[in-house]
Amino acid sequence: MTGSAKGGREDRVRRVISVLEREYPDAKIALNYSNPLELLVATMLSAQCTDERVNRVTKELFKKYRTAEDYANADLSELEALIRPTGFYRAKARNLKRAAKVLVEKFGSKVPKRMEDLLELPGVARKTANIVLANAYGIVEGIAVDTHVRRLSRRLGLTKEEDQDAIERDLMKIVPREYWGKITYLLMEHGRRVCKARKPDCGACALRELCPSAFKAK
DNA sequence: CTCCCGATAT
DNA sequence: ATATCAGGAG
Repeated sequence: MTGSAKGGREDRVRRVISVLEREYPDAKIALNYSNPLELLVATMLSAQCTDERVNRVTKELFKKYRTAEDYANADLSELEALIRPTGFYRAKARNLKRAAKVLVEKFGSKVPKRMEDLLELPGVARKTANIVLANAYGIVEGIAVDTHVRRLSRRLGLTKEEDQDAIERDLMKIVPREYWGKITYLLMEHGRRVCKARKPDCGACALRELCPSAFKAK
């Protein structure tokens, strides 16, 4: 039955977590923020963009935009100019402004603490919502699946799914709940440093004994 | 599926 | 030249 296959993956994921915790004891969110709104904005900006570039942009952005009202009333071209280096700047600026409008009109200008409420914000899907809930409020409802989590989960044989939401469901079945928040950062760190998209460094990988893709991926 | 978008690695 | 980067919407 599927029980034994799942058991195998559950066991593998525990070993993966154990090794990665040793490799990256400080793995955690790298976006700079000082309140839930700033985290929401930073995470929305982080699509297809490194954390470093987001932090460069938000340093100035957060001086000028401090409340949901500030974003809701923003001049679009000015907002676009501020966030331009993060890419997709028109869509992101439009989403920020529209999302802020929803925050103001529907959620009392606060970042909601419920998944279903966060998902109503334009530009916010489960990945962003999971990041915000876990890191701003300590509410862990799921596992944030970004491009690194997706790639490593597949290479490590933790899932065969392609779709992010399906991968999240698979991971939620095999990852101990107390690691739902942290595993994203463990996999992200390893994905950035070693298990890179283009040229994974299998020779230097602490997981290669556990990894069905080791040395076969190039 | 395509589009959004600039920067960087290969 | 092309793939990829803390994705999401249409």
